[in-house]
Amino acid sequence: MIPKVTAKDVAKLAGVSQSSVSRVYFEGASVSAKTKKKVLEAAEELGYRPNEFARSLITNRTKIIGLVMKGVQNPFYPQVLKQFTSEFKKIGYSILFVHTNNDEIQKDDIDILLNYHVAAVIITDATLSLSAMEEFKDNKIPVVLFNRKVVKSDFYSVCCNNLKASEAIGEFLIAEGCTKLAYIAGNANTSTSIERERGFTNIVEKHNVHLKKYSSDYTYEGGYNTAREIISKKQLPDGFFVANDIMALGVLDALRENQIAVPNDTKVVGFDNIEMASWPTYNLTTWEQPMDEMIAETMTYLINEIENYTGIAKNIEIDGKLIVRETTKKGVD
Amino acid sequence: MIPKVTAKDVAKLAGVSQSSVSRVYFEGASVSAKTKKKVLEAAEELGYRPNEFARSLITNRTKIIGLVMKGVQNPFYPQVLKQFTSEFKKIGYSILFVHTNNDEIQKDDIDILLNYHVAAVIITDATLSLSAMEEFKDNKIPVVLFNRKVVKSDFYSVCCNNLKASEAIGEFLIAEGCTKLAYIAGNANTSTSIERERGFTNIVEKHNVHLKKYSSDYTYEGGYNTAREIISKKQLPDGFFVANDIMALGVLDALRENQIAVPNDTKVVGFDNIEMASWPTYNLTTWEQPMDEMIAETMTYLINEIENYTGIAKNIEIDGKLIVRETTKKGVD
DNA sequence: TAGATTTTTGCATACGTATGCAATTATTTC
DNA sequence: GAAATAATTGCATACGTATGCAAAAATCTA
Repeated sequence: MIPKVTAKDVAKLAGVSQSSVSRVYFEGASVSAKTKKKVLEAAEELGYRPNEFARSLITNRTKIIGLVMKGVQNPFYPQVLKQFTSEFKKIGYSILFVHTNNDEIQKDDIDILLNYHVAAVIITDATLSLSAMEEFKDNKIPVVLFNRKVVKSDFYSVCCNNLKASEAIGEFLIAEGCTKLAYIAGNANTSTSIERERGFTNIVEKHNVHLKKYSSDYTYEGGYNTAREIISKKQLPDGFFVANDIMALGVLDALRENQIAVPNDTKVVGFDNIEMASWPTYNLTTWEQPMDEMIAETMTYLINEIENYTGIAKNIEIDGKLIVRETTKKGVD
Repeated sequence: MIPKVTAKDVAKLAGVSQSSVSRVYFEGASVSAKTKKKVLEAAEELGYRPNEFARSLITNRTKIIGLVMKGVQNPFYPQVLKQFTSEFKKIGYSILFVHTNNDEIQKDDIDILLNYHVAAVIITDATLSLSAMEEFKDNKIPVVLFNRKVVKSDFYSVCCNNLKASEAIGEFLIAEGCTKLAYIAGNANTSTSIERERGFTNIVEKHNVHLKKYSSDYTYEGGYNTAREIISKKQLPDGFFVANDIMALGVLDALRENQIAVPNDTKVVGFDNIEMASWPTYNLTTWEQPMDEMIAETMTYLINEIENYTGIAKNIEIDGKLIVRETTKKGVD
């Protein structure tokens, strides 16, 4: 039974006061090199480590970031999780992982985040009710919607510029010679799907190109089934824009199953540039989300807000770029 | 500026003592129905929520589980993360997510877990030095290695029975008529790869079937490149056992690229039964890890240890089952 | 109904740290 | 080297909760 070692114990051994011990571990406090050395030696000997809870209790701050995620099946998001975790670790923050099943994050999850007084919240793949947002505001906890945005102007969001991106994709497919296009949507109520649809539609209509839209759900099965349905109804277009990569892979598999050659018979463009998009079997043309910038932008905002809460709301949109692969090569019969 | 509301405030409004408020929120404490009602109403009105930090400080317990993960690229692990998060949420625990880059979890990550006094630790795809394990023991923090095990008998681990599984896979491939087999290993120092290799080798040698082993690294690229190398060296076997699914997908893609027909020219068996294994493009025969049981086993152990620490060490191994798909159908030329 | 017993309550204190303030020590200035 | 200034230290207290103990209230017993 190891007795728990506190700052007081260290202080006694080092022959200083508990305050001095505290100051050694508190960034920016003033301690002489001499005491610091004594304290660190004593701490080492006793195996002392500051108690985060006592710390948070008194500073009323934590070094915990709440990260809310829904779709761990879509490889894009584990990647986001990993990067945030690594980046925040560098500046001493840890990640409280919250998994939600709903598009809109629910009360029980919000309670967790509030009970732990997280320093900030990142919501990657879901949204938030206005009243929930108020709760965070009341507690001066900054929140970022990552890869989602909300029409209400009370939220800070960081996205790829979905509108511009999907317009570019539209231009690209038309330039490639497509004359009959299809858009396969993600979950209907997500900002990403809505904006990708809008941008794409804008351009396609501008060029008077035929477009048919299909609803789906951002999953592999969704893409696969939608494509099968399109094929069985003999509505095959000569170009697909699929709202995310994982669905696009499903589409490609359905096409392959039906001996429909890509890119010759039809072309496919996805969105996200997940790792699998570059696998030789798929070689999917897609839009690369500027993940690093998006993460950097999110962190900059959050760190500032943690230091100095303003509650400012804004939609940040960062351009990505088209990654052209084999699913859209110029068609030669 | 919303003033922070504490148990004292609630007490005043409800006309009771702070102790009574505390008792309302503390499971198993004795409070009359009357006071409970008064307190809950007052709390509702003020928007009170207990401060987890003050709580942990005094109880010296937390409701936080540390979950350490390395390979978020392998879809098996996000699934694990999701399930643990959901299950633990049901019993009031939250997940502190720790990402490690090393096979062996490093000091800085251990510090995080210890500083937060996590109630328990789950390490999913890495291991731990003996001295690090001692630290957790000293602090009476139970640790489970999930899907990894260690020869030293100081660790509690929960795995699928890799030995039995890989023996069964060996028997299966031989029964399918394979006479020249290949094993593609995962990271060399992982228990999973070692045991899968051993079990498979045991059976193959018993049947005097030819076997060649290749080293790789549990990634898609690893599987892909290894298979390409095998092909270019003209060492193509008539059956592969690949140590995990994500590598097996790489193998399948390399085979397809070289117009090698599966299962006719060669067969492929993976391990994990990740979602993608069932995708029509791959249709991979694989071993299903009994994830639900593994998670249940882990949780039962941890909850008991949290209640009543023993530090008992044991290797739990649970059988899975072979999922036969198209990559191993009986060969007919 | 009075006494015995159980349940509920409030008081006071403890958990381990950070921090304002005053006292002490070290450093600078002339 | 003395005075002025700056840096460091210790003291005491506060953070918001849980809990042992004793007092009070409620319930039971006969």
